[in-house]
Amino acid sequence: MNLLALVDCENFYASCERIFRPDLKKVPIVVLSNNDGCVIARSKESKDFGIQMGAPWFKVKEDFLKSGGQVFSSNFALYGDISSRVMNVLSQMSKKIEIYSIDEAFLDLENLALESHDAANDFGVYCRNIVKQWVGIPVRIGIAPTKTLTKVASYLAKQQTHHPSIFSITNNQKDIETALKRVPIHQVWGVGRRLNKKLSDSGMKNAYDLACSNIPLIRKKYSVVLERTVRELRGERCLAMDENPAPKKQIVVSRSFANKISDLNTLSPVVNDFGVRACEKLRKEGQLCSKVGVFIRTSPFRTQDRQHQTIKFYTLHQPSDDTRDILSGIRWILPKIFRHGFCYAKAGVMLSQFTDENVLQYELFEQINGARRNNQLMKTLDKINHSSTQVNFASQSKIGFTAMRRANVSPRYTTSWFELPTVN
DNA sequence: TCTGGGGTCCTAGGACCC
DNA sequence: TCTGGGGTCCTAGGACCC
Repeated sequence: MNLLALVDCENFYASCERIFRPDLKKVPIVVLSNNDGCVIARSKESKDFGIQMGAPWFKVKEDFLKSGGQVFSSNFALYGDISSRVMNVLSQMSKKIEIYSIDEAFLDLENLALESHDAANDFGVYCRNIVKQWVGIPVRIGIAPTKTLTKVASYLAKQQTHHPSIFSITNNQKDIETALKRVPIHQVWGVGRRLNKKLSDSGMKNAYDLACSNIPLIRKKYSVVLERTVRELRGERCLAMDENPAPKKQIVVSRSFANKISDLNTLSPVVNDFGVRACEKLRKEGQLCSKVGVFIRTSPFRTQDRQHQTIKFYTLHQPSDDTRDILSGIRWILPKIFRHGFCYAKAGVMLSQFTDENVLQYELFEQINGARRNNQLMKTLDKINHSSTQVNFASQSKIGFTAMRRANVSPRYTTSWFELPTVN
């Protein structure tokens, strides 16, 4: 029987914080977004306390802290490192693994030839124990014939009181049917808020109802995406394992501001800073971009204020990964979209239309070594700035990121020599 | 006072080509 | 009265994911 496993780290960011703070084992934990804006991760205790995903921190702060909860600002240096440790361990469990997100991976269990629920569950227990012992992160495991069904299994694993964290669905119609009937339609992978409303309105209540629907009708009324979901729910594989993630098609660097910005002279160094960061990412990817976009927006939550939101693109004469080219694009766009009299709350730079750096098409009248010379300059710049920024562009803000509120950030225990944990 | 950031895929419609 | 058919590429917007 050919089965897949979805391995999902439980309450990932909160669990990362707990590794180095065993004293917080039973304490409610929340982790906040950039700028300490809203809650992006919760431990089980915080969920039980009633903290919602995405809740604005300032609204829940008082009650949560009074009840003895512990808050952390996000520490992506830590989470990224712990994630790669988990993925390393998982890579030893299966030859084929797809890292789906920072806290999730799909494993192909084909070569394990699991023939029964017991065998599948035994594998799950083994995998969970190893990750817990070697890295310190608890994982939940859903085993099933298709990706969408592993998500179903993972959901059911969460619901269980006995044998928590592991659930398997074998490739047997009766087995699949029983599982699907227990899953509300909005819990199906690929059904978001909008689709939930439409499908519920047409009378579907659970995953089984969706799986039984008429495929040509689904395709006509919705899209091929939902058709795939239906087929996957029936046990037909439509989403393949993707072991080598395709190169990125878009790079975005954006931030909400700690303080609103209403003049161009304050805004442009910040946006330039986003541009510089975006280019660093682009060069790391080994790609060139042809299109630069800038967007700015006011806060949709301040309904009493006048709103403005816009995006504009600039096409480069020739694909580039040179920060100066991108900055000149930004310099062209920003004054065109900026409007006086608005309080901007967020901005971002978007790079797209990529080509591989090794297949650069030169312009007929361009100096042949122009691009290469730039490239060398950028490489040198990246080398100097490797660990922390030391050389800036004049137009780039130096406070763009440091102005971010991060009142409760934990040490970078595993990625900085100066922040290693000490043992007394 | 205070509400995240970074992605993907699909579809419809317009521009343009022969 | 009466104006083709088939295709590609690009863009904007919608929907979803973590």
